[in-house]
Amino acid sequence: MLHDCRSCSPRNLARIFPGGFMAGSTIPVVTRFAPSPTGFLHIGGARTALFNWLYSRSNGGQMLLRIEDTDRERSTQEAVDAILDGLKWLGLDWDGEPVSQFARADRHREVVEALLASGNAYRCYATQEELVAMREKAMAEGRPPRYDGSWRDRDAADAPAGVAPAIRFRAPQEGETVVDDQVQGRVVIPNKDLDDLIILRSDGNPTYNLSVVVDDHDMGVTHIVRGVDHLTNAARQSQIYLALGWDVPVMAHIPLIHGPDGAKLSKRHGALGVEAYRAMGYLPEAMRNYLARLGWSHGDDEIFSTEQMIEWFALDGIGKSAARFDFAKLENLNGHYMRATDDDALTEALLGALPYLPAGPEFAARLDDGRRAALRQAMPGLKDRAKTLVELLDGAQFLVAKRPLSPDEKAAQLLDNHGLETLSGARAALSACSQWATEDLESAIRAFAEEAGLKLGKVAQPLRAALTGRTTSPGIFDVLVVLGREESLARLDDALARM
RNA sequence: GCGCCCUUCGUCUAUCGGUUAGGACGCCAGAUUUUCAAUCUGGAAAGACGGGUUCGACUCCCGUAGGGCGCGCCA
Repeated sequence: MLHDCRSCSPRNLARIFPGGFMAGSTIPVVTRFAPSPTGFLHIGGARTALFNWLYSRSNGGQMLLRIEDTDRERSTQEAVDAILDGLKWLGLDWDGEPVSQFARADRHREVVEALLASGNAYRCYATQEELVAMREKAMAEGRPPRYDGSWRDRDAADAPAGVAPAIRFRAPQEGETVVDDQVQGRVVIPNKDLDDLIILRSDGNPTYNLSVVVDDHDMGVTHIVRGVDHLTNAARQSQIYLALGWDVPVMAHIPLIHGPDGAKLSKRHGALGVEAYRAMGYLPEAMRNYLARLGWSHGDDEIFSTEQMIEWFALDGIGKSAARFDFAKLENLNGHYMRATDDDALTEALLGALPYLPAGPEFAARLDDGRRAALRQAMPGLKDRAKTLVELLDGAQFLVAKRPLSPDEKAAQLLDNHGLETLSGARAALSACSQWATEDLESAIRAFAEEAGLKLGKVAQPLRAALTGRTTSPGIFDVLVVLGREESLARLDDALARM
């Protein structure tokens, strides 16, 4: 099933089998991710990339990257950068250099010439107006809107002078085309519903369906994993492979991802670029886990490492129905990953994400070595209370707050006369502490509370309000320790000064 | 309109003819408690509908309904 030209260079073999050709290893798998650079890397594309990546990695193969930039009108360098950046953020690496499809146009034209020569393609002089009329007529007659084949067998002498023709593929009109899909199963499409598609535009530029076939073949792609929206293309491409005498790669058309409301993804809901997820404070490992679980399953497993993902991934674990994107579940997963990340690493992750988080740059501007250390020290108490890096950052705001703090509304309510009275006593108890350590502070406050006949919560809340300006925070003794004696007492004094 | 595909708790899913239909998120209740979380325990919650096939269907077949995708000189 492998074509001779793929993966056979010593370099490729070395890449696939770094340790030499292993006993028991079989087919060198080559997958590819082939986005068109007309926008950011959206969530569906990200999952397609993930599946391709997982499949290649789990089979000791490689994943290539091809930028389908043949639409010169809509392709942009910004989009290419955004896609590459998105993949890198997600931790999905590719083998070799990204291939520009447009750069291979000469090769595509060469194949078109061959198709022309073998009679598998022909010149079509139909005008835009005629094509529109054809579609409308077909629709009106209850037929699929397609090209009517009027130039299919027409004499070359009929060609209008001075008109550049488009080249069409001469598709079979009888019978049916079968796509033997790893996910969709055996899909049979009547050939009468597939028309003669244009493979070379009248301006001499190749079109998608032709380019894809040529590139996948030339690049030695063995497995094509992409969205089901390409299923009909798969049939057309199969016909081209056959006409060229090439082997058809294994195909797997994965279901689409829908928005939370079940509707198609649009800019309004869900169709965000992966950079938006980064800005929302999600961890790449959580994204990978969530995306993998969306449409693919391995029994009842929900949380698994990337290594496990690679080990377990298989095409037969992919379902056929579309899935809705569920932010609540993503958040939960992300929270799990944050809690599971050790404090040093999570601190680094937060620091590294600051440029992308909404309040990140201001926070970064207020950091110094001392506060960085405080952030790290507060991390255990912070991470249990956050599901995203955005929430983590929010929880850490008190560390860099400027004095005097401006408490939020609820915190201000805690600092009423009663609260301040309690605070005053607590301040005295704290300042009397010889050691500014958790145990000492806790026993001092507990003793004070008992003395004053108050429950601990009654003391902790005003303290929290004065110390953090919020009603929620990590454990109050941790807050005191992280802030330090001087800063803590100063913040308490700021609050008391308002009496 | 034509073609192809899909349909299990609200959501993501397990099941690959025989299960009290399982798990996860979310939700509800309880425990814990220094706020909020985290954590633990318990609970409610599903096979779209109608026909077949079979000793037996969520599982296989047909139909209906609903949904998705495709039908460009876009990719």
